[in-house]
Amino acid sequence: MSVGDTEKSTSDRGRLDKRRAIVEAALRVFARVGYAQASLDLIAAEAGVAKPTIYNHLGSKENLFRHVMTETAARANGKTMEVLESFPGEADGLRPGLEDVAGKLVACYTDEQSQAVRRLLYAEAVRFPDLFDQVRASGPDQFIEALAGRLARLANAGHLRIEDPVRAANQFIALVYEELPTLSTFGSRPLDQKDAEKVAVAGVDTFLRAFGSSGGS
Amino acid sequence: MSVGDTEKSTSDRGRLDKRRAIVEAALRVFARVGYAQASLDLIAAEAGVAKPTIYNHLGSKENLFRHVMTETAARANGKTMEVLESFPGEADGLRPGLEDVAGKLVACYTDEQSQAVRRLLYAEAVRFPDLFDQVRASGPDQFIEALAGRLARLANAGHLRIEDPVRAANQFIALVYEELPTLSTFGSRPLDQKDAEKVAVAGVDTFLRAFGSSGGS
DNA sequence: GTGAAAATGAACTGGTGAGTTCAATTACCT
DNA sequence: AGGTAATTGAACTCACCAGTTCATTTTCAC
Repeated sequence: MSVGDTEKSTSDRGRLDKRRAIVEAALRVFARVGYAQASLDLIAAEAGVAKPTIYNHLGSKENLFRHVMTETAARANGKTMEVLESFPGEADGLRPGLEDVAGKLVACYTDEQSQAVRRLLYAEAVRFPDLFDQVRASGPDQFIEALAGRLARLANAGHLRIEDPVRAANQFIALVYEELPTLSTFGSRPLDQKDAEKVAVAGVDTFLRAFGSSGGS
Repeated sequence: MSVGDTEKSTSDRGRLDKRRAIVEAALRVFARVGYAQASLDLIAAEAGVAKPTIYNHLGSKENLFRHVMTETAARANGKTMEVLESFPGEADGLRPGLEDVAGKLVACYTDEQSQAVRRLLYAEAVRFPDLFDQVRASGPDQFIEALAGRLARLANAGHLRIEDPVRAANQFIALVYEELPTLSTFGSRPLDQKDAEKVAVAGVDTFLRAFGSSGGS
């Protein structure tokens, strides 16, 4: 867990950005073959680096995996949170605003790295339960809270009829993501963006049928 | 259950339903430690069986895994399909009828073996993509079709307003399952049945707000 | 340049696990 | 009782891989 030891104090000497190359290659290899099947020799080769260098930088396979997961998840979560900045604040085009947000969320969800992290976390939830909790707490949990806040504001202004904003937020993403995991075989397969868009729009439609205050469009 | 009495003594040697004991033990071990970490020695010990016996019956670790997955999934899928037999046919208590179905579906979904299979399929989707497809085609895909048929009948009788029954079926289960995977950490953690019930009822409520033709209740 | 930290590659250790072999044992059938 | 097939335990082969060691080379700071 000695995470802070990779600062500019010492590791900026010698060859640079080896560390980044290692982490990026590790994500690719882990995503491709899974944790158990990913040998450090393979990761080293893919990163263009010698095996001992990996240990110099990251100590062990487990530590490498933890770093790869947390760093990639943090990046993906950041992008997802950014989507909320374009969330419709007033009733000015509520439906197109929600469709826009839904489309962007689908794009984040189906991002290659995002799917890889999700699949790996799921796959290794038994071996790294703490990692699972950590990533979820810093990602989805916070996102749902933020989305619930936005929905509550709209409801308060009379643009939506919502009693439980957190539940509504969960149902919103449930409707928008709907069968995404199924369509993409849980991320192990490319996904047709057209299909994903349709699912998102249909999800927004159903959401507004249930929670919209006026005619909708 | 039937495996707890298999001691290592010389009592129950010879030909019994070793095969069943092996498959059951293998499911438990796979679910507990994952595919890669499950050694055949461990499975043999847990099944109260010698290692060569496993090879006599099932040939290889991969083949054993495939059998365990398909057989367990078939059983779980069967139970899920049975739920549809109690699907409300007329408008007689549409809401309580749907809530009843939703509750039963949640029970199937959160069944221990069902979750174990789902988690393992997800975890090993990269290594066994064909297995993933096979199980999904014989399970969820058929179920969605059947559910869509029931919904279409209700819509045809004027009890629901549904344009796309398959989409409505997908959204129904999306709403009903909602955050089940999150709540149970994708099945690697026990789940409070009370919470699951609430989610299911809320899902039905939202579904009827969106698709109900009359006041609802 | 020079020197020290970092990187390299190649060989090595230790452990684990899949799959096999085989002689001895056990259960079931007639 | 006798024969046959399944079962058993134990030892074995073979391969893979995490992690280490070390002598050598590269990179960069000064």
